Amino acid sequence: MNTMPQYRKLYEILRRHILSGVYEEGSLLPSENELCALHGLTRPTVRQALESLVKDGLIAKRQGKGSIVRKPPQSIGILSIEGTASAIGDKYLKTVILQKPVIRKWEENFPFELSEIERESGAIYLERLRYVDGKPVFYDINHLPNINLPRFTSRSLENRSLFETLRSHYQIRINGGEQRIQAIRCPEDIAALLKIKKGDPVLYLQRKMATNREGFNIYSVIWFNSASHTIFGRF
Amino acid sequence: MNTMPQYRKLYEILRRHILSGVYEEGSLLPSENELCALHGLTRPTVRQALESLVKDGLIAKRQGKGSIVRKPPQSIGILSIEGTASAIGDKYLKTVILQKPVIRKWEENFPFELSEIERESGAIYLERLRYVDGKPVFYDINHLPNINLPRFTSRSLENRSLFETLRSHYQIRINGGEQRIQAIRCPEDIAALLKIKKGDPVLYLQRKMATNREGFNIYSVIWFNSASHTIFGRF
DNA sequence: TATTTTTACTTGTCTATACAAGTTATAACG
DNA sequence: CGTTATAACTTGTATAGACAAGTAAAAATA
Repeated sequence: MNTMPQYRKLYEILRRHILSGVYEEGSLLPSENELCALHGLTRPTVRQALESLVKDGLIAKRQGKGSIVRKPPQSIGILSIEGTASAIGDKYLKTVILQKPVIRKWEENFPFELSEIERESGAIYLERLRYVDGKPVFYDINHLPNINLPRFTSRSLENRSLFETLRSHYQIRINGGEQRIQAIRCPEDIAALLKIKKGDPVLYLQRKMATNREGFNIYSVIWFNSASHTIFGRF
Repeated sequence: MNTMPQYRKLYEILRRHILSGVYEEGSLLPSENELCALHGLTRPTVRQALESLVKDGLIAKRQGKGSIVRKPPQSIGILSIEGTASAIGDKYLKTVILQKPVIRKWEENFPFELSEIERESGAIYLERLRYVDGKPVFYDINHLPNINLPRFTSRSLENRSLFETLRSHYQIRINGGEQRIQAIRCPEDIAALLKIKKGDPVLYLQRKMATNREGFNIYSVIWFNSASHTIFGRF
């Protein structure tokens, strides 16, 4: 079956605890030695788990002090979003599927290089419009290779995010990727979706996300209205 | 003095070797055990060095195979840039200092939160215009706290990048940060610098970079013409 | 010859331990 | 009381070794 390494199990536990508010923002996580005792692990293993949390921006470590819990960034899938209005609180997030997942061939001039197995298997294609605070914020087109994803095209992605579905049903998780970012004038059809004017500046992202499955990459193209919301990132 | 940890020394060595072309793109780095023997270290230490290289995108690791050397992304400071024209080769990079480093007070409504010590020390301020392939690509405004940087305001930053100067003269290196990204219409004064039309879409970045010096953060605001070049990033 | 098995290598995960270095509260001291 | 040492924590760095799991070439087999 799916035997997760120990450090990842601990990571998942701590991540869930932080996100669900077990630890308050600014408070300290149990020390590494305490976590060792609690979970029956040694310090290098615990540190490996904490490292992933640092990478996620969920904790910040300070030598001599401890691991400080940070406010998790508001995120949709792999995008972190910040409202320009300072009133944050609980955001109202919504996803509308404009094109349900369908299987089709990869386009001829697909903007990323594809491996042979990806090209042979065909692509699962879907389009979504994402709302924050009731307003449309970005529109995305997604391609993923049609490799070993039983019943995927019939799954509902309205409530759960694409990545959450891949994570929970197929044990696929993103472990990195690359992206190109540009500012462009919004084309007419997309402007209509985002309820902005044709020609208004929008963020245009092309991203390739690598997963824990070798050769299984997810490709997304995103048009993002950054007038009302901002893309926020850590590096 | 400056006693660098072993894993960082090895990282610096390998980084220099990769960037200077000792290892060809696609070739394999010496195996972890070989690196252990070569440098008199143990595997966890070597792995710690390799981890940083993975984070930089300079190598990709494959279990059972080895560490594959990747083409380093073209970067200016901490920005990776990709030409829209496929002709890459050796780029002609140039920096023009529009405002030499000067010491001044932090602005009242500075867009980031400042620590007390940062606010008290005042800011070093500089403006630059950066050229790629002979064309102006982005304009940036930088603020860094005036803490223990002897003779900084009289240094030339034309040839060496700001980060390279901080790295080599003051042992300050960036180890992370956060940024906000927006697409905006270019204001008139900046459009003139970038040789584009007022109102053309540009990328607008606000970033805060943390360093190895506790409480020493660098703040940049960037206007980037993404029509001719693209911001490229790994995550 | 073509296929399968073995072998030797690679990175991935994990244990156990030690000391260095930074932080903070307590205890000792003037 | 205020200041300085001390002690008890914390994370950072490093050693030494073990086994698991993936890759690829060599060896054995059909």
